[in-house]
Amino acid sequence: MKNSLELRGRIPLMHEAYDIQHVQEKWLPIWDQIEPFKSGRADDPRPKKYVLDMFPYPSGDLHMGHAEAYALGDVIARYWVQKGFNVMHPIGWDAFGLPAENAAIKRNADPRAWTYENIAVQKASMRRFACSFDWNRVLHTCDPEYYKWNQWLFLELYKKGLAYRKDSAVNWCPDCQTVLANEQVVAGLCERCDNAVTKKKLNQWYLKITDYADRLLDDMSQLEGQWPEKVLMMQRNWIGRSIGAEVKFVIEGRSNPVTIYTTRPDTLYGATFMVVAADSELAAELVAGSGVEADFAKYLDGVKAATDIDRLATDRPKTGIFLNRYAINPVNGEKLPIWASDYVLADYGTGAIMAVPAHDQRDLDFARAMKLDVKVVVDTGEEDPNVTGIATGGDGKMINSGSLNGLSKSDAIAKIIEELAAKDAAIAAKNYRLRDWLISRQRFWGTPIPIIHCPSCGEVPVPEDQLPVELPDATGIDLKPKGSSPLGAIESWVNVPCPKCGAAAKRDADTMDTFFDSSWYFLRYTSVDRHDVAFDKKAVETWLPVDQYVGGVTHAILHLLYSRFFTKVLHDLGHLNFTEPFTKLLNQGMVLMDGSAMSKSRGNLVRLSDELATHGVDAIRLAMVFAGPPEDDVDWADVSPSGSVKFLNRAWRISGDVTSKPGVDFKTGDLALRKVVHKSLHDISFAVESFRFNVAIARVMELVNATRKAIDSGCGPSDPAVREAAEAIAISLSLVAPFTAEEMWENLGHKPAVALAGWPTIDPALLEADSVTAILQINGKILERIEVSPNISDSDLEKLAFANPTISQAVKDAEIKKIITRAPKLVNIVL
RNA sequence: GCCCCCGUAGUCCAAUGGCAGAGACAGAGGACUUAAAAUCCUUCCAGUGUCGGUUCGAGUCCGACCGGGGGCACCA
Repeated sequence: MKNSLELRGRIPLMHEAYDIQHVQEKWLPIWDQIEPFKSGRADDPRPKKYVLDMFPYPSGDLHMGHAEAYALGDVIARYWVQKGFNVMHPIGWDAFGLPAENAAIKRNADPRAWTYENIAVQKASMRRFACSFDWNRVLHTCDPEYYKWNQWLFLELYKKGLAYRKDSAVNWCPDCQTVLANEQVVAGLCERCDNAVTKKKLNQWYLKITDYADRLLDDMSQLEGQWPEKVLMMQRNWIGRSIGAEVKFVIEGRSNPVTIYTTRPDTLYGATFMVVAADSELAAELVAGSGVEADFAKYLDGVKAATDIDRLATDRPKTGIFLNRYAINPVNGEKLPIWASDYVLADYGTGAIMAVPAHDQRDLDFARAMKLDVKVVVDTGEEDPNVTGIATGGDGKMINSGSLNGLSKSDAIAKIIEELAAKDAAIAAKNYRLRDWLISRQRFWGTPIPIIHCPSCGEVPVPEDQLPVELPDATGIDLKPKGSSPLGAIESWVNVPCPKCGAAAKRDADTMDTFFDSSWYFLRYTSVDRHDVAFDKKAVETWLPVDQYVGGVTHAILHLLYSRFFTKVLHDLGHLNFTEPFTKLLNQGMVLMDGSAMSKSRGNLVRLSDELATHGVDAIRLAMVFAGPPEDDVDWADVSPSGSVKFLNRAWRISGDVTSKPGVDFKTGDLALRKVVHKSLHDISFAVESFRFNVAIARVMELVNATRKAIDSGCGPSDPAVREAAEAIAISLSLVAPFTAEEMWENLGHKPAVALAGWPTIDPALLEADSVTAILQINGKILERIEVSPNISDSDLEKLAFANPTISQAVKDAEIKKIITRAPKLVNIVL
């Protein structure tokens, strides 16, 4: 045979594979010249797509997690480029933060050097990793050029009353020697260093994210189906809206009533005592003159000494102290003893509750510990909580509740609020678990807060024309954490005249939480060349919202919630014409080794640079993307990079086998192979667009297998369909294995870049199968399979079924109850 | 304690309610080779965690349970 003779001549009997390292070195400079991923040319007629990867923190070189994240983001960005979109796919660095500062302390140097060195290392690695970033849109949050706009934004928030200072017991990490936002405390531990977080009373800056709680919740309807359900759930839980009522209780011997918050006003008749948070101002006020001040002070000391870890213990016994005061239940005038306890939180609701032990487990635990009354007011059909010690929290019929008797929970809630509202004793109310965002940090390496404290004028914003307030050089300055910002010790920096009155004043020495930086960086990419504005309104309106955001689920409630908040604020300030920043979100999983997160101390660290040196960039990218669904964790122990190398070589060899010339008319090619090509392209598109990249690659593998077969034992290497297949393989592979794809593209006689080749047009006529297998069932059991036309009608298929000997034999004279026909797939005859 | 997600070959994973297997890893065998590697071909392996329900038909939908993972956690 001519084909096999040709083959023997062409393929050396020895192993044939391309030199991975050589190919990588070969194409990088060529791509640098072509810049296939430069976006936003003014004359670009293509429709836009904004594909965004979460920007990295520059701590050392890229690791396996980066490799996965950027491989996935790249598939999406490169796909849309192939589909003819003007894709913006930028990258930058989230460059402020503690690791740089800690490294600087260790080296007794300025954090800048360490930061920019690492950025350079990562940038070089990203280039070698063939990330399709637009290198003309880079930003670093630690550049004064960037953080100037943090300060501008802060002042915008300040002007709107959305940035404010208050005294509060804040989360304090004794190890990092700085305060933490609520979101940065994970199970009572600091998210950075895993040390137990304590409380400290400080005056700090907050952003009023709670003003946006309802919109942050309600606008999630726009994200439904576009964001992972898991992230939406986490944000919902985090915001934690609850609906209930505020009820006023008159206090004996106090002129003003105390307001409590409850979600169960229906159980008001069951209230048997009141509890106030031991660490609240209300408790301190109520205890004054009660005669139990000393006991209370002792109890409070114990409460303050407890860490969050102690508080989190689930089996912690209830403690508290009777304040020797009484409240009057507004529904029946009963006298309720007032207790102070640490099971009531000072900063949720009003810091005071009515206790209904029969229907709330915590209240019941407390009542049993303190021998207080338990009064059942809802008949749920369950056993008496007095006996069981289990509170009955469910719905039922109201009893012992005056005018509410016989009502259901929801009816009783509505009725009692109405009754009490008429007496000005209650009002429907909402509460949130979400707290305002504490942004002050007592550290050096961050954005200085642009406020000057003047002894006579108070807080004075730094005038806009004096922005940025730049960080001084840290060389020779003690950056060691000591509970107050190192900036405060730099006399030449901190002492300034008041912008208002000119008197001696001091700069605010704290810096901003670095999450401030990342809450709007996606806007800045559109305008990195603009020095007069944070972002160009028109450019932002062109590119935003981000069409596709890719990043780790670790940011589900921190970065993603803050970014949504900033977007809404900027919208309200008239800077944006949209309210949600990220239309679609993909959360990739983590890269594990032997079932657990990689770490040096655990001894299971896989170094990305080693893997790249052994298997090459393409194989690692392919292995990451093929390992499974992107949102699942990848266990590197289950992954076979050498299998990827094998496949890429197999694909690459096909490009060398093709003997037809570029531009040959595919229509004259082998029909069977052409159908496989078009079906594959169609399936690959569909899989990529639905984030099933592993499936997309499986389809490419099938196409490679089919083409191999066609070359070796089918239509042969000169058939135009083989070229069509090889080109489809190269273009498909360009999403995940750019070096191999470019090499194939060149082998096929084309000029670079394959990234810009364009997704082949799919011929719908070629998507139709010649025949499909229909299954013939009796009572749901498969008896026969027949080949039929894909366009067969239900009735024709039924006729064929009854004509089938096996079926007619099975049916015989039996009574047919039902025939279910789904042409062209099956006929099911129910006897 | 409350909420959410997931259980398919030895492994990683596919399968608009319609033939459980697309793809791969590992294993076995064969061709080629003096041999090995590489390459090519062939092949073994589960009835979908358990029990029940809905349906002509369930891996897929519903309920309970078991197992694994995650989120929140004294939020009134």
